[in-house]
Amino acid sequence: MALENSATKVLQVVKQDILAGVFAPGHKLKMSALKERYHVGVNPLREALSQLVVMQLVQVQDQRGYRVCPVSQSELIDIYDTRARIESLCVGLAIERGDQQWEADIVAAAYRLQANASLLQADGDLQSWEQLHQQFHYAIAKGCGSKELLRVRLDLYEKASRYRNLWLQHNAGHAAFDVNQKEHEQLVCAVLERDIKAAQSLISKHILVPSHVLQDLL
Amino acid sequence: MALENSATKVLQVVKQDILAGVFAPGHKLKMSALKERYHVGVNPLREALSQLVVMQLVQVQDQRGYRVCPVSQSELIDIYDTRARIESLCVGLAIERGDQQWEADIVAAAYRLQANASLLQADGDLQSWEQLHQQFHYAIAKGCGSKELLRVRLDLYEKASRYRNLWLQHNAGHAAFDVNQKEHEQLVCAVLERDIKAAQSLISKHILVPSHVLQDLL
DNA sequence: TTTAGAAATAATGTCGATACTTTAATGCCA
DNA sequence: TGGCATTAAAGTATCGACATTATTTCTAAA
Repeated sequence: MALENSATKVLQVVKQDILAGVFAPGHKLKMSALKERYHVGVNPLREALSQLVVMQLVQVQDQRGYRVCPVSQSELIDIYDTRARIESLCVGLAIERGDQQWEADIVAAAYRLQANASLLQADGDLQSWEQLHQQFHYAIAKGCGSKELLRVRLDLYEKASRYRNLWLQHNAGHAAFDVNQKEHEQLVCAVLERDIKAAQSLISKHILVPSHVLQDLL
Repeated sequence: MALENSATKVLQVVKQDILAGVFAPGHKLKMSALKERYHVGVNPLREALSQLVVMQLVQVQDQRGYRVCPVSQSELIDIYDTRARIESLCVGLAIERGDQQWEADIVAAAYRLQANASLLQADGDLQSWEQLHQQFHYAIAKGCGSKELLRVRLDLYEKASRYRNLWLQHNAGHAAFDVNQKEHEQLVCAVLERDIKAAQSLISKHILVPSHVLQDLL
């Protein structure tokens, strides 16, 4: 069961490579090179790249192949701005609808994040920390109970990944992460107290921090 | 310039056929049948279907091909609910940010919609009316100025199409459309007066009307 | 430098080989 | 005979190889 076809497998790994910056923004994705790298034929590759086009991570020019979507400051701002609003929406609905299990999951995720703060040191595994970070925020958002909203949220999270990785690297072993941790504590408090306005304000600001930092960098 | 490849062309038409209900929800999409219908080979077809999977209009089961995504009452409710919230977000931002050109475009789109109300009669072209209807609401929403938010909005609009078509057919030549027209007038007033709360409340209710009607039908 | 033509490179689509799934048929046993 | 498992056959999906067509690069003359 669950035998994945080549296209499905290669989609995951190409996507990761693009999000991780293995292929730079604007980079031409030649079939011959991709065939070599992933050891698959052109057909599964074309299927995977077609899907990445829909996800807006890859551009296609007819008869001229595929290339990684470029990044830009205006897109950075737009994505983070939209994420802040969508996440606010999720948090607001989650506070209205969340049950005790939801609360417990948030506390558990917050604990795991806190307990692994050492990952943020200069030589730490930032990607592992980011995974815990994402799981923490997802624990809050999933209380909204809307599959569609959570899908939109995930799309935007992934689209932001290329920019977020720049921020993570820039902040490695930096004091900015201390502030980040404090924001999480405040957010958990506001959420558990069911203070919608406060929680929305906090999450919105929290999401926009990397955007502000990166705007100065780009 | 603009030479489209087969996959790009076939994507549009398969998508339309699914949204229009030519292929029923759950219908198995066999390669042999699709090859025949659209006169293309399996590879362009697989590329197009892969993209429809990302758009969540088609499901893929490994080694078992593709089928049209099923519909359900819970998905209907979720999509319309999320649309109402996203559209509220767009309208709120648009009222904050819209300029005079934006206002003029809204008035123009409203006029066109009003002037073609006859399309709503029992023997009218409902799809043409729906196009004007969509253009009217887009004229309002685009004032939000966020490409990402407008993309999310469009995704949800398209995902709702299969359900919306049921509603359109059900209401053909019906009095429900009169109410609909009134709602548009009220919305334009609220928007031009820059009354965010009122406009958001109106648009939210307006979007949810088909959802309520269809819930009784399904 | 510019430009026309030719060669090389690359993208696209068709076809056929292989592997998997589904259906039909057969045989087994109560 | 009826129910059920096993096996054979038909129908599909998937993928890689090759042929075709388009683009890009190179070359050489003006």
